[in-house]
Amino acid sequence: MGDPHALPATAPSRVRDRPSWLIGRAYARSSALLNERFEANGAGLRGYHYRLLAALDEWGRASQIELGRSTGIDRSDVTGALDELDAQGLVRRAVDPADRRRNIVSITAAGRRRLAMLDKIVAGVQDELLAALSAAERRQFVALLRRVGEQ
Amino acid sequence: MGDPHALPATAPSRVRDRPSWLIGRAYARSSALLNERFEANGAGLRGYHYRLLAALDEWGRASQIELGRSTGIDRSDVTGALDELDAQGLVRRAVDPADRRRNIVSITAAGRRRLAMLDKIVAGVQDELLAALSAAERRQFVALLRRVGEQ
DNA sequence: GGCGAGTCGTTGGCAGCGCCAACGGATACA
DNA sequence: TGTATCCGTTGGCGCTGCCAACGACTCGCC
Repeated sequence: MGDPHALPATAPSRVRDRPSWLIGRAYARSSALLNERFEANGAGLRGYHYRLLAALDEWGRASQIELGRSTGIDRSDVTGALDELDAQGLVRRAVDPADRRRNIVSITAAGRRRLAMLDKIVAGVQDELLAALSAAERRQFVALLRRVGEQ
Repeated sequence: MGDPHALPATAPSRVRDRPSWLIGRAYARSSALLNERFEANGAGLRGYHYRLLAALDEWGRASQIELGRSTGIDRSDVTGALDELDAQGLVRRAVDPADRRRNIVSITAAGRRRLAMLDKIVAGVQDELLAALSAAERRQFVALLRRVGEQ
């Protein structure tokens, strides 16, 4: 139905000045930036791949359902994303011998290297996103954002 | 592939603290709130209907392509949205006698009444969205958001 | 020991959104 | 007069978030 927050943005003034609209605009810029950079340098991976690799790196091997819970990704979608990571040798899946319903997923060395690459991409996007703000303003912005976003 | 910013949010810490993630969370909350309220009290209308009515109210009668440009909605999607507004008698479409390629769209009295309803809904959402912030903080937040969102 | 209930991974499908291609009708320009 | 352009409309594509259902498997309870 048309991007509600397309860039450049046009909207009636009663819409353009509302916080919800501004949040949508910031989000549009953020996703566009993220998608661009991942597409250019992410070697075929996307945001959810990054989240899965990050979860595995942070919490170690896990079942798919644990991965889904810890990343907010639906378990059916975890399956597909892991297929792609597996195909690139970035994770390994093995049946849990203690509970053969489960797959134990672990990150490989190549997966860690790739994760480091993606980390750089994501960090670069943050810089670009907040380029207009001073360091103090960035801290302020993040603090306010956190309070708006929670609950 | 799973809502990247679902509520309640879970994510690896290296993801959870990034501005782009926090913006996504704020956006998720904002859209969820907006969708809820529109669904509950919007009489079958959605955000893009609101934008179209607001554009017509602010700038007067316009062709569909002008509406599309001024609201950022694709012209093919404008067609569908106007169909729904037309079916409820909130707008009128008439062929422009001076250029019979164009439809001149105008808002009706019922459309203005409905727009006022939707305005209340949207205003309520802003209050709820920023409930955690003081008036001064809200101004600060909006100012920062504007700078992050533009360009 | 066996049966029912629940869990896990997987497959398939649905709805909404943003976007684009193409067409017929109409207009503008050479 | 013919060619290019514009407008509204239809149809479709890809991505994302989500849910239902199934087979394989485990657990709790009798």
